Amino acid sequence: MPYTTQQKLALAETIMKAERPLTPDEICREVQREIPHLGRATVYRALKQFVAEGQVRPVEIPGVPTHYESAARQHHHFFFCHHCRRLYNLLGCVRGVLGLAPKGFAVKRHEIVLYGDCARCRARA
Amino acid sequence: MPYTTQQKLALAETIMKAERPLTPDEICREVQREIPHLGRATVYRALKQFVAEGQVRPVEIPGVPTHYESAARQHHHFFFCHHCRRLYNLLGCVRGVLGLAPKGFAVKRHEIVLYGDCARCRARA
DNA sequence: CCAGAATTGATACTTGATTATCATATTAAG
DNA sequence: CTTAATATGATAATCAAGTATCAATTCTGG
Repeated sequence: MPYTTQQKLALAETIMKAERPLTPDEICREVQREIPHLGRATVYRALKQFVAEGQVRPVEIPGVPTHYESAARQHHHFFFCHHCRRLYNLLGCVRGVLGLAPKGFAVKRHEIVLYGDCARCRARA
Repeated sequence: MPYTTQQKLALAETIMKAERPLTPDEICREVQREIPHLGRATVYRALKQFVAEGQVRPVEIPGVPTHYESAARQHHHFFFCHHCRRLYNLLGCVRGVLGLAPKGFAVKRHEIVLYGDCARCRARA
């Protein structure tokens, strides 16, 4: 059975406290402020464990590495900024999404991703 | 300036006639029924040209290679079947998608993808 | 038809994300 | 504490998608 280590505790805390989904590298850099010698492999191993346990959820967006967020968050979608390449959480969903499926198709999951420029990047430009 | 070749003509025709977005390999295998010695590199080069010209549009879905479809199709979204791993076109969109963006965010594009089992795979199971 | 410009196809290479390896270090149970 | 089980970290290996290379072939304008 898995051991509880300082690395995993710090990694889990960083993910749970984040206000947006993070990439493995973002998580690694953040935790390295506390554990400077933290290695990439440890991050990937911990992420795999967390996802298997159901406490963390992968967020896959084309063209960027998989991001990870707390699985405790309620259903929501994402905004990807082309400038800063950051992934923002959106609140809520929209009605009628499942109605797009043709008859006989069983929908298990859906994703909505908006692309554009975030407020911060717009202000800078 | 680009030459018009048998390969490009056949590739464009296959993409334009397809009822769903295709991967480079799917396109290659299809056109090889007409041009058996067609190489993968040629497919990728033609796709790049078609996209640059605006006649073909890439469709990016996490976890599967980029698919391509005619840019002439009107705005629509997709259904990805976990069993046959095929990408289906859906008709239309839903109201209120852009309203998910926070104030100050400029939305340029959006994607909706449904995941599940298609009618054909459900019937087989 | 001809010559130069562009394309093709086979294959090697690149790229970026993720995984395996393995010696060393940490953890937990008794 | 002790020790067996597990984790870590540095780095090499993998893997798949896409790109570069280059000799041979195909286009196109005149």
